[in-house]
Amino acid sequence: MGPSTIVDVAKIAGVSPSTVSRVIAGNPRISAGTQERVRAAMKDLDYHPHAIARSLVTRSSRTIGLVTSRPATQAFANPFFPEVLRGIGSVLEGEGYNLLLSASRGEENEREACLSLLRSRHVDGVILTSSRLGDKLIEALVKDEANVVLIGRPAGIDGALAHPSLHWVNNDNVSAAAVAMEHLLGLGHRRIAFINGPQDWVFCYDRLQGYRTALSEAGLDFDPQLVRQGNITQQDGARALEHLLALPERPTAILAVDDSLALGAMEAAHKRGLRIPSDLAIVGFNDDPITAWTRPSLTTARIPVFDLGAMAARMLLGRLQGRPVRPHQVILPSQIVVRESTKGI
Amino acid sequence: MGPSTIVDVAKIAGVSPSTVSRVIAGNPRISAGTQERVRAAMKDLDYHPHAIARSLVTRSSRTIGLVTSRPATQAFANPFFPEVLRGIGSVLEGEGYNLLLSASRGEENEREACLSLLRSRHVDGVILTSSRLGDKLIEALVKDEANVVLIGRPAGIDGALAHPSLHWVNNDNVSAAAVAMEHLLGLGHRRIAFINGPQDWVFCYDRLQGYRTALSEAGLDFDPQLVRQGNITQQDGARALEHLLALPERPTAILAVDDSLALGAMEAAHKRGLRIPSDLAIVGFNDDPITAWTRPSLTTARIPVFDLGAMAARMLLGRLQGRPVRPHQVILPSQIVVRESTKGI
DNA sequence: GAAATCTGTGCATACGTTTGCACATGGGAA
DNA sequence: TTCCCATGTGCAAACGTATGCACAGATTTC
Repeated sequence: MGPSTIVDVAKIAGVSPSTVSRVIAGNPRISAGTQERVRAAMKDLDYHPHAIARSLVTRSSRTIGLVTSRPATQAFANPFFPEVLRGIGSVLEGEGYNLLLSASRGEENEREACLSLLRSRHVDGVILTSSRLGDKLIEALVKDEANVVLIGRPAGIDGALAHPSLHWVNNDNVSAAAVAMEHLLGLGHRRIAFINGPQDWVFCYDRLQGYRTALSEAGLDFDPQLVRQGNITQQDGARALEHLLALPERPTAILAVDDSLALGAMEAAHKRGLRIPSDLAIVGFNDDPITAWTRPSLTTARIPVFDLGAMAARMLLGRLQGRPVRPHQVILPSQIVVRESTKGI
Repeated sequence: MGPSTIVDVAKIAGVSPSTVSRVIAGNPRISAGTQERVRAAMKDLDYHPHAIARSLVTRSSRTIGLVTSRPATQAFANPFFPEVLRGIGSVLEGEGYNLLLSASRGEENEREACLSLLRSRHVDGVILTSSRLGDKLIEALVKDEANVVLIGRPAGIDGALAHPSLHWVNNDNVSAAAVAMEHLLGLGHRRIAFINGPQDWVFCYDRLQGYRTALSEAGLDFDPQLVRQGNITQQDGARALEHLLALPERPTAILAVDDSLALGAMEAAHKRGLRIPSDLAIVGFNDDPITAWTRPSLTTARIPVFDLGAMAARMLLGRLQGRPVRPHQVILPSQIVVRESTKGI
């Protein structure tokens, strides 16, 4: 006959269901004696409140969703996502909120899944990780006035900052890339290639901007041949490097938009017999734990991934609990970590 | 006035709520004309079924929980958990199930959170990652006849296999450790140390058994001095190595229960000026992506982590959907990956 | 031509809570 | 005494959906 309900408890304790509910809620108007009897009955029956039923009436599931840009199966192969998840978790602990991962495949599905998660009231709010230029999903979310915090920033199809009402937390991608470039320029490099991810990812777009900014500030021309693009995998990093080495005028340094691209490039360079950093300097992005262990170790822009997650969670929770969230747009600073792949041993 | 409900749709379409419900469910008894009108009304109102309300009556949330042994904030620092999550996700995609991560802190809380997740009917079932000797949580779950699949195996306080009714999927820890030992023994090592994790983790217990088995089969004595124990962190791996090097008779090889311990040990050995593998051979466990990148690269026992997750998810889903799950206890094989930390370059 | 079956829909009820309102009791102030 | 307020509890109505049962009309079966 299934688990016991609040009615069963009420019967045993000789009170009404409402009273039991109030005991659970800690309502101070319940007398000490009644409280005791109710608690005893709950223990007797091994009663546990039915979260779903409760959600139905309170209109809150105390659950937030995490939506990854790529299907979770792919996403979690990159250490970025576990790390952002850790950040979120650190805030959710103790707040009594749980985290829901929507499992769906394909890009379009992912979009649909996110909206459905919200509209079906399965979750109270959503943390979105990264976005595309002119992202339709974000447009829909803003229109719905959904409880969303974006990790990244919303951008129009032209790259311009968009949707001023949206809550988001980002790192300083443009200047991080510029700082990485200044590091390479300071080492005397003049021919620096850029290995990019999918061009419509906003963070890729921004890092490319930083690359170009630094070039022009150094009085160097932008050479489209020096920019290669692929998916964010080691394979594509290696592939990009092959192309770059085939150029009549080889680059002497590489800035990659993600560590996995940089690692792939580094391995390919090794295979070609190039010495790093003397023949080729390499810089990555994200400070993947691997980068500290490679030989040579990899110089990389350290993004505060954990903090991005934590901040996003704090902002979302604040919003859900009706607290004013100010500012509702935050930029966290990155920091370049110089290692052997640019400065030698 | 909030989002629209099934009643609103019914009104617009000129039918009863039940009919709308049946259209959504794809009930074949609804005439084509009615279906069309209902669908139009749903589109008009931008109607989305309320998942919570639905769950209340169907008694299923179509959500499964993932419970990590340590608080998620810690757990996800080890690549094992993202990988098991990927495996789970790969099965859940397309099945329409979502994954809930309970965020709670502390060990005792974790236990409570898991039970509460199930008893509050927040989730339909749970995947549990790793267990302890004589685990109380597992005892409680078995007693509740909860829908649970354990990644690992249930063990009594004495290490014996327990709870024959429990569903679980494990890898062959004992023999994996034995194989790793045979590899080292085959290379001529006779004094082999074992860096262990917390002794009451079942997988640590099992790997230690494999170590001892291999020793005795090789006719070697077990020397308790050669076994060090700590938490599963690089720090504790380094610490363990320091102790081992301080022994009057140093080990010539190390088997560590997890790659992070092995990495810590390797780094500490480097600092001491030891050459690997000539002065000291090292073997780890799990095939963490880092291990392929270190210099020297790390020999390690590759556990099919992704498959463990996928299999656990398949078993749990099968059980939830009333399909017979046979066998309900599975062991997946590991495989040693030989790299430079044992065989040189 | 009557009976049986099929097709399409509505009525009620149930799922397990929370919560606004009402009400009974008791004590203190006027 | 009368009125008012504080205290403690119950009633009943939501929350939004699914589904067994009933039933009307159309179609088939013998």
